[in-house]
Amino acid sequence: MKHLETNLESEEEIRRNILEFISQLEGLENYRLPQRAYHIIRLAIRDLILYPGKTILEGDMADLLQMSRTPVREALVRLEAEGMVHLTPRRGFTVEPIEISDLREVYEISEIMEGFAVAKATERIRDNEVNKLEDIIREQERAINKMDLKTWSFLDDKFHRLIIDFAQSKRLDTIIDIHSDQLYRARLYTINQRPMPFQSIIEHKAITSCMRAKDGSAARMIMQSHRKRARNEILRVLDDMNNSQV
Amino acid sequence: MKHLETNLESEEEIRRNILEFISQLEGLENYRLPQRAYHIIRLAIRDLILYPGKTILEGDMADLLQMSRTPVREALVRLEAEGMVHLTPRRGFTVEPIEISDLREVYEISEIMEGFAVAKATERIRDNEVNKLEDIIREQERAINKMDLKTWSFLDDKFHRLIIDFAQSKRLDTIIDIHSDQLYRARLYTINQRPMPFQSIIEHKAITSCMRAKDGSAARMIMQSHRKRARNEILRVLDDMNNSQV
DNA sequence: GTAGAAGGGTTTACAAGTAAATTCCACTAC
DNA sequence: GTAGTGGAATTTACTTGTAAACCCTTCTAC
Repeated sequence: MKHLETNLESEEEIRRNILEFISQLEGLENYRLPQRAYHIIRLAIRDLILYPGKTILEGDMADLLQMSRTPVREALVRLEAEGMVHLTPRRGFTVEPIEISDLREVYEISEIMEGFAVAKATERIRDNEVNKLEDIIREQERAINKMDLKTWSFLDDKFHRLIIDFAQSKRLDTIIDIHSDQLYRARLYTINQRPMPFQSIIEHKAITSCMRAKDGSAARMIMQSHRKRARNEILRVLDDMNNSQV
Repeated sequence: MKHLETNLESEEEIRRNILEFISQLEGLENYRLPQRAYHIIRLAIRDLILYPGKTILEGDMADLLQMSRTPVREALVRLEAEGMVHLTPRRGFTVEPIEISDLREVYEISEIMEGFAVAKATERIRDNEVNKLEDIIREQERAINKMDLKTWSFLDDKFHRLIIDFAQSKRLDTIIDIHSDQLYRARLYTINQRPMPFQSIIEHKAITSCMRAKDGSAARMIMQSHRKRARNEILRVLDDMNNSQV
């Protein structure tokens, strides 16, 4: 009974969170309905509002987003192709769980692709673009000083994505986009169990100074070890969380 | 007038080709309708039956596949997420054109990811699995002797995919899957303008012998130069085709 | 107390219908 | 001959409806 009640309450909380989300998002009116649904659901999954394992009912989501079931389904199909949700035939969509084995693969791929991307970006980056990266690092430092890890995580994502942006490769962009979402989610999930990310900031600084010095292969090496370190840290924490849960 | 007629004829030809396709495919009955549509359309694009730039009308495709528009649209949305087709709002879906700049990106990514995959596969591959790869190479030799380039191309794809399979990484698999389709299409598109692929066979043999010798980093290097050579060859041919077209 | 069957309720899978946008063609004006 | 306008036809974007599958509960038999 009690259990049922808490479920209902958290259901209501999800509703409220998503509605708040929608009101914060701008420029959504210009989008077609399936696009709108896609962005909202994706962000909700990223931010753990739609938590791992949660089943998403087409009808409920349609009511929430004030549209019919078809555009919602279209959005979910796209999200399935991207690996954010999983469709079991005749049983509907569930948010992809955070699995250690999968995350290991995601990190491996990010490591290689972002290493490549940073080398590519270094070739064509201009000084004022490096400045933008350094701006983000400064913001990250401010966030850490305020102990605001959620903002730090958001900025970490922004930093990495901006580098990919500078590499100017559409294909690279979409691949890393998809994988970044998984990393973001895992970071958020383990956020309170991990040490303060001082080391991460140091590595970001090292990467940008290599980029400014036009040393692509050094930037690549640092990026790869940066990802490798983060991977070990997060996977270890996840392992601990799993073990203590049982 | 003449022009219109040929268009109608080729329209009819596409219909026939796709229908023939469906009759060849097995196990399709077990699939749900959107899955069925997805696989058929994807294969038709791969085989250039639905040629680059062709617009796909939901209604026509639905008639052809004997289903309603809804599952067809769902399949097309998935294909759009994978970059096989492109959706222009209110104007419908078109088959993604073969663009040199895009192909360059695809090759770059394949080079890196397959290099990584072959190293990973080498770690865990067993002797009887290497045998399977060598079987494919022998088949390729037979195909070349018969001047059967279409079969060669099909086997080339099979060889590369099998290596990815042995790497046992789901994420790697889906990424390469998507990019392989583009490579396959480009290979088919330029098939008659390219020299006989003797060099390719030699490289395949070198890769497998490295794998058997458990030398992952050598396998990786050869794989990367293998892809690099193929890229240069195909991009040059495509350039020539574009120039002579004008 | 447990296994199994029945049945009601929920949810997906697919179909079909409608409105709005866009294309295409013909006609007119200059 | 070309540019511009009007309108019919096509096609998408979205809504809604329905049947079949699945889940969950309850009841019954042992």
